Amino acid sequence: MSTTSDSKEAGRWLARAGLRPTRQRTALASLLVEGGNRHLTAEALYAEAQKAGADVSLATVYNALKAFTDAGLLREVNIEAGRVYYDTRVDEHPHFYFEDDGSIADAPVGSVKISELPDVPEGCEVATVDVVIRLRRR
Amino acid sequence: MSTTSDSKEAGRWLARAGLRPTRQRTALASLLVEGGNRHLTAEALYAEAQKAGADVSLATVYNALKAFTDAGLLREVNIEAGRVYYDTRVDEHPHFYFEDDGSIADAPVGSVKISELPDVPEGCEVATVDVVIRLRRR
DNA sequence: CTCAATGCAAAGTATTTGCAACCGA
DNA sequence: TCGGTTGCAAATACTTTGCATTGAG
Repeated sequence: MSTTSDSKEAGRWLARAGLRPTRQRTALASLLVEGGNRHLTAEALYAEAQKAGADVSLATVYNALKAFTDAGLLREVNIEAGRVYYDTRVDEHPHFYFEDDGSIADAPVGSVKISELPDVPEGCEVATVDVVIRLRRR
Repeated sequence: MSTTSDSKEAGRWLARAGLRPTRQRTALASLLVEGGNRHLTAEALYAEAQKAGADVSLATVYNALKAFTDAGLLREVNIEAGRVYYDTRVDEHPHFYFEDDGSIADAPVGSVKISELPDVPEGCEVATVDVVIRLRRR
């Protein structure tokens, strides 16, 4: 359910990034900030919004997720072809990917230590280092 | 150019995986084994095949790449949403991803050392650990 | 008021699939 | 011959875009 405090928190979340708190964005932001760390697709968030009674179009979900990401509120996770996950955690951290059902989870922070980074090509700098631990059922 | 030795090598490459060496597969395999380590998309391989005069349909390129991957001759690399790269190197190694042009390169082997792997969830085992170093122009 | 944000539908991109024709063993 | 492969086109899945309308500041 969407409580007043959720809306307020969502409002702050949007304000922090200088995004205009429209009704749709606030509704989506509420869904994202409640429920802790999440990894969801545009389709999944759209479905949640519908279930929550928010009147938001799929295109707006895509647009909003992109705006949130550009503003640094979310992080894109590219693991599977043809499906973008958005992570409510924006710090650099490894992910588990379950090959069986295609779901994603955070791996424990600091559980992967990268001890040596390679020399990067001339004129480049490291933006991020993405680590995906692909798991299969034993 | 496609030489006789390329075709022979391609034939062995296919035979190693028990794949029937059809004209199309041999042509594609030749393009893949010559030229060393490569990272290409289905579209890119299709374009190369056309340029080389091989009569192969796009669907067949997709089918062949999938068959090669299932047979362990190639490795899928998922970095960008909506675009699958196939790597002719099948061992586990990190990749550079150039955000500017969307291209991929191998990072030096052993350049990334993972010193601690997290405890994986109950009943699961690690299939692979994918490391992508995203680079941007400085 | 004004311009950013939205909704809808249409377009775009990447990939898969159904099925008849084909060809390698 | 026989069943795995192929080609084509249509289908699918996901995401983006164009444009008129709406609404937040």
